[in-house]
Amino acid sequence: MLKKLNPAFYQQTDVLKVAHNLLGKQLWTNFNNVITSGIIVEVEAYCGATDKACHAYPDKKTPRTMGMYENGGAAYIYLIYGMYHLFNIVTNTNGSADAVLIRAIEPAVGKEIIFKRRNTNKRNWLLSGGPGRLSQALGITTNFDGTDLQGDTIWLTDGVDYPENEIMSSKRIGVESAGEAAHYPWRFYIKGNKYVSK
DNA sequence: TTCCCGATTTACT
DNA sequence: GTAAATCGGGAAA
Repeated sequence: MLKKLNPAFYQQTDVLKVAHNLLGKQLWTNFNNVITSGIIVEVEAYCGATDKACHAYPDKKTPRTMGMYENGGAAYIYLIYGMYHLFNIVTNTNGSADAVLIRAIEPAVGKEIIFKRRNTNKRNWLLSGGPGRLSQALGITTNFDGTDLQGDTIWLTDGVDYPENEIMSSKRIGVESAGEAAHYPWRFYIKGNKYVSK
């Protein structure tokens, strides 16, 4: 069995670096002994205290955001638009509210289960490209907010080593109202991968 | 307690 | 192209 990524990986202080390094990693879920996984191909970094696009800005401590202030290595999952569960990974150490949003995966294990969850047989990016779609594909819901990624429910391992010249960056998606912060190039993705948002 | 609106997706015209 | 779906967080009252 592949080794899980260490707490030390998640607790690096530079959230941009962690986001970048998460590309190519493999995200696994095991719910009721049903296992699925995918390779991470698109992410966005959110830098709590100083990032207007982050829920925790400006250093806002509420029941929802408290999880982001914990030590890196847990899940931060929340409901958006009343129907989609968005999966983030908490990074950095206690006191900072940094997190990385996983925006797209390429299905790897349990594809038939993923087709069933997504109610489609289409072998295209609609299967697991997009933060709401990938959560549905892996069966992730807000019930698992705060889950420790060292456990056996949701975890990450090494996956694919993409060469540096296939890793691209751009401004984040869906955060136009965040003013200046909307322009930061904090989105990272794999060049040419069909699951990456258009 | 009331009210507004979002780190999206899908189904329409 | 636009609009609907649908609900909890957070701010104001």
